[in-house]
Amino acid sequence: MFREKITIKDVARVAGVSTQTVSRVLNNRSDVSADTRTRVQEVIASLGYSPNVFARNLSRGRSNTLGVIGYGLVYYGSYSVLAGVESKANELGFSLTLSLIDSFEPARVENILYDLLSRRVEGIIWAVPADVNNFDWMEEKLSKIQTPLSYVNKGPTDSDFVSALDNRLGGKLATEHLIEQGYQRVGIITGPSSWWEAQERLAGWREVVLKAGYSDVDSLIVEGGWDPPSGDVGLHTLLDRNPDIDAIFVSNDQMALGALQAARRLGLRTPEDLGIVGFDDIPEAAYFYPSLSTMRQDTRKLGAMAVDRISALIQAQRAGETLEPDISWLEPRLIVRKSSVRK
Amino acid sequence: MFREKITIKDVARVAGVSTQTVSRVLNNRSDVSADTRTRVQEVIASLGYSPNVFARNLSRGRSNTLGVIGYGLVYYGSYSVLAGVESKANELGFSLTLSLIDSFEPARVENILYDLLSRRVEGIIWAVPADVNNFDWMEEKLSKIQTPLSYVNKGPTDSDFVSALDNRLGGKLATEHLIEQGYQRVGIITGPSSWWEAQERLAGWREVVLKAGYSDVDSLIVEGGWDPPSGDVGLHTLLDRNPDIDAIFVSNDQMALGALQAARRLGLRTPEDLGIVGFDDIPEAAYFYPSLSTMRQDTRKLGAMAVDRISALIQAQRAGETLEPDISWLEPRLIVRKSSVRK
DNA sequence: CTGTTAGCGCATTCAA
DNA sequence: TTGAATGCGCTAACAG
Repeated sequence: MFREKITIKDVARVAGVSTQTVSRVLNNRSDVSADTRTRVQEVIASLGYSPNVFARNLSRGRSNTLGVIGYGLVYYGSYSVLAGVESKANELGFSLTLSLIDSFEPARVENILYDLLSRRVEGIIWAVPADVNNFDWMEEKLSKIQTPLSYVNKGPTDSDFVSALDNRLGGKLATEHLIEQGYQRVGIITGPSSWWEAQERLAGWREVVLKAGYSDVDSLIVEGGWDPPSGDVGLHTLLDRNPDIDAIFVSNDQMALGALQAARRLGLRTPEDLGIVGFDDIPEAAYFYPSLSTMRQDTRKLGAMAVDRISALIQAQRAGETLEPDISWLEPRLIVRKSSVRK
Repeated sequence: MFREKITIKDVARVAGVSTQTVSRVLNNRSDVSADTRTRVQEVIASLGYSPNVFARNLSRGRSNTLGVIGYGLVYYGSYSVLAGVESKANELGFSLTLSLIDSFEPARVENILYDLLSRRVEGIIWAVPADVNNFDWMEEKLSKIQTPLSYVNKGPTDSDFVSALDNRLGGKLATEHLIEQGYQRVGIITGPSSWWEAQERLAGWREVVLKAGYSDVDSLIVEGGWDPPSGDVGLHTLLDRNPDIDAIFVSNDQMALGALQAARRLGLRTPEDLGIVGFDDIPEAAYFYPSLSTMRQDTRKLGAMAVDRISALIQAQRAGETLEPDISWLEPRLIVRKSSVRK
């Protein structure tokens, strides 16, 4: 089907035309007679010729490629964004170069950036969760890059292009829902405090419970590590400190799952004794026991937004224009299931 | 930090050497004096030069890139393999071009292949689950490609290079475990019958129950679609047909989760009335209620194996040698939790 | 140890 | 509508 080592010259020779004519056919340009076009296309097919992207990019000075830097494939929020990115990039005709980082190691990141720039990617999508621990370092490095950059899920600044879920709104909606259901004292198991997303969800919760007149709010907060065990431990800690807690907003579904188990072991019925709302709406959430109320985030759409953004940036750059930095928000949606609804 | 449009010529001019010398420094070749090397490196740093990969690849005739074709980011087995691929590729110095397919659409796949070949990837990792519905078509297309190809999770053939989990062994181990626990009649909720992995897990189960002397084995089989709802429905169907079933082997954890819920609703206690073993060991499995016994597959390792394989193939091809097609098996491991252990 | 020459495969001038 | 010349940025082969 496709052979290699066959170049535009071979096609030209066999078709009895010049290489430029073949090039024109390849690029669907109009100034070729229908006749010639057909003949060239036949030769291309029969020879199994496929154009060499390197030569083309070198000559054109463009790569038509996007670099994506993701955060492992462990967290639902992270990897499902990648699906959206891949799909949208494909739709817009961009190829993708994928790099994954597991921990935030400066040397590794620097290598990745170097590699991406060497590959002349036309844009970079930074889909690594914002973490204050690496924020400064990152800001500094990334700000020096000429290549358009599109961030996923970090806070707004006045110099960056960001697509983000409105995590604060999510925290608010989840907490409000619990309060509306009649729960009196709503605690929170938050994610690592250095994560922007965790901070925002926490801020949303805080806003609502303060408005509800809670006092001693800080004692209602426990920090987890996103995984089920930390949700388990988290609930224990929370109840030790505040036996009167009757509901919790948990910053992601995996921790909520751990909390669900902890509650069961403690003899607390969900939702009667303890209401729970998670965050993410992972595919399993509807089948937890009891089924988990949670904040759904359309991560695929978020990924698509980031690609749209970078695409616009690239267009602008090609046209010599400049775009105003800004942030596009995506709204999460409350999915009510059994874990938060008292009869 | 990194600027563009700066070429090897600029570096050469500023450093007062020829481009060739710069090239030597870039490629860490030994035949450069320490003095010159240092000077050139300094210039490179100060200019923020980064080599143009296209020019390099075009000149070298090599891309140092691997193409990976994955199957969406929905199934744990699929996407976690990608993590292993990424990590190992990085370790070996390969870049990655990622393509994801959601459904098996020939035109889409053909486009991807065309693109990968245009990018002159040196090897392709086919991490799409083998499905008899697309098998012939795929075989035909892929067999015509000159580029080395490494398959993940498909059956052995005498012409392909494959890395696969021993799914049949997994089915056997899971089923044997249930029988050892004293369950008398072990049914199965299998994955879509067109999937190789589902077939193999089923075959492992079948082997064991036949050996155990079961009759009317086919009535103990129900087919699901990998997702929780189908596990739910599956258990109902199974019990309708065979009220005496007291255990099930479920072909993945998500369906097992659905079955767990169905059992609960039917008033069946797990593990007392119904033993359950899943497959995959997704991160949530230990926190299901009850915690789920399952077959753990080291998907990261599987991905790494595929990269090692393709790397070997590429080396061989460069050296003009030929490798014998074969299959590397990875063994799954039984993780015993509560869902399958009667007191 | 270093420089010169040539060419990788294609697209972009410009002519015809 | 087509073709000839030129260069993209780099490295391989050869000199020196």
